[in-house]
Amino acid sequence: MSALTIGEVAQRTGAATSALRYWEDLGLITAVRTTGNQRRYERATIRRVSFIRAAQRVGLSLDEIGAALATLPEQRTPTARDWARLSRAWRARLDEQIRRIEKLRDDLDGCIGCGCLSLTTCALNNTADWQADLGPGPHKLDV
Amino acid sequence: MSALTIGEVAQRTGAATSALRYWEDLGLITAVRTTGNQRRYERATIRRVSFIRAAQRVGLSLDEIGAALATLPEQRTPTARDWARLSRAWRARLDEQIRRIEKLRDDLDGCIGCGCLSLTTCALNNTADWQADLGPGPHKLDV
DNA sequence: ACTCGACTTGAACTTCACCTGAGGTCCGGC
DNA sequence: GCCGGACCTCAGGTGAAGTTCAAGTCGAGT
Repeated sequence: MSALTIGEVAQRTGAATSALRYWEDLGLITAVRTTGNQRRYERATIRRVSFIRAAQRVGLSLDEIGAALATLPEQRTPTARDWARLSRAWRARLDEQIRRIEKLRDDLDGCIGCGCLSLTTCALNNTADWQADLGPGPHKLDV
Repeated sequence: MSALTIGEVAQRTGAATSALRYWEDLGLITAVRTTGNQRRYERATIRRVSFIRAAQRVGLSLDEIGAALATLPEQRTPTARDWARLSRAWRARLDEQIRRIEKLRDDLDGCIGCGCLSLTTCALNNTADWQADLGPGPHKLDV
């Protein structure tokens, strides 16, 4: 009753089973195996998976999420206090994100709105070096 | 004096030349060719490129940006008023984005903070159907 | 004992937004 | 006339975050 199958975890969290296996490969979650090699998850995994999904929606990469999860205690099931600590660290990130979008919005009102987008003094234009040297691959648009 | 090379556009906008060629492939920008087959851009292209880059920072995909640009008049150089119209539509998007992050932040304070993440009544958990059927490939985290 | 859905693995494929490199051409200046 | 830097095309690579498929195995219920 306490050991959940991958299908159950998927259903309760909304994550695809393929995603759960992928996250296990990355070390974000763990599972024990039955004699027949099937995964069985602890109940606490549901909370962990929910955290991962919520974090993704905030724009964090799995790498960053993994780093955050690594700060949880390994030997015992994380308590509400443990999660609260992560949540506090996170709040700052969300606030920062909001701040950046607000700035962009305000720049826009006074800048694109007036059609000045091509002037060298334009606040939007003067971010020319933005994302200048990130190498190949898609770049995280972490707004 | 009025026809810009790709290098000039790159320098003035901060976009890489490879990106400019790519955007041309996608139909986001256009160029005329010299007898020697080199691209020459109108001055107005700089504004267009600036718009693309600013839009990316807001989290829009090139697809969406293309759709927005398609509403600009083709026969004449877009006026400040044309750009202002795009900007207005955009502002709503930014406001919505801010609203969503704020909601997540507030849910977090009362939800992960209290450790309730596993309850079925949890606001974060009840988004289980989020991103449920988007097919393969990475999914845009448009926060 | 049998069935059938849920599970297993690994490899290959997908999307997005480009970047890199090879091999060649153009063109402004001396 | 020649040099070098800027340009051209096209093929293939890159990274994240998975999905899809094939071929097989498990395990709960009848």
